[in-house]
Amino acid sequence: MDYCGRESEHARIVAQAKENMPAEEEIERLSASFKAISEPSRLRILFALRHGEMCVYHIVETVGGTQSAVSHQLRILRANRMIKARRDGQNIVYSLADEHILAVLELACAHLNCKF
Amino acid sequence: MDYCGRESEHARIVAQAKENMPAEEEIERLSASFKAISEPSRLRILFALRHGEMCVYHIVETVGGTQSAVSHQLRILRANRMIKARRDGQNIVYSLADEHILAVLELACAHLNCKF
DNA sequence: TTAATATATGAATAACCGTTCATATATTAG
DNA sequence: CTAATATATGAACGGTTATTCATATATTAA
Repeated sequence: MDYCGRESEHARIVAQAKENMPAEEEIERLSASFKAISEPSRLRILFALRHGEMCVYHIVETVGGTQSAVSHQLRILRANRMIKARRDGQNIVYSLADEHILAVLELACAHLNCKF
Repeated sequence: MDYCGRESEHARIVAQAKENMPAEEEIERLSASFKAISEPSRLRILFALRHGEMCVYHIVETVGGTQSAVSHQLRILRANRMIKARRDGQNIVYSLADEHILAVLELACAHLNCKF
């Protein structure tokens, strides 16, 4: 069928697109990663951690909300390797996992014409 | 209070973090943007459009699912300026909105050690 | 104009997800 | 050991969201 009158041109694009479509597993991992950084509360945590590592109570103080809610959010961020944790005595100290995190936030801000 | 025994050091970080926390409105816009690209079906559409503009039926053919579902997804991607649309006769032809989109996908793949 | 094609959209349902509350675990102090 | 502090976690509730189904709109052909 010729859906749009330019089948010959588009057929090639469809074929290329199908051939280069990431595997289901990679799509799922990408999806999970973007989901992890797509909630306002989790974004605030990431922005907070730009300035250095912090223990949970300081994160709570910075971003607001209850300790429990923040802890749940930290869990999701950590499960998706957006942040890393290390124990320091009684505290767990969190920090950004790698340089990609800030880079993605900056690109997104560029897309939105945000200054931050 | 001294929650973690390094109040002097952390107080500065908390203050900086609060001071540089993006405004609520910017957090919301970032959140919406990441949400838009965080669903598997929408990610597939973005990956599909890497290879050139496509009309709806070709997108459906490439990514699967029903025409209605794809159309709803296109709407969300467009509302968040991930893709743009133009009419070409009977068809609406979609393409990626700007260069940031692919750049973000590539960064995310780097984060996940994905090849795509 | 009428019929056909391409795309969009409103409503409804089901699955998903963030928060809260209560409680559990882990570390340190006494 | 016990008490206190810091953090994590399970269950439940409420809100959000992706999909489906039916239908609407817009363009072209006849």
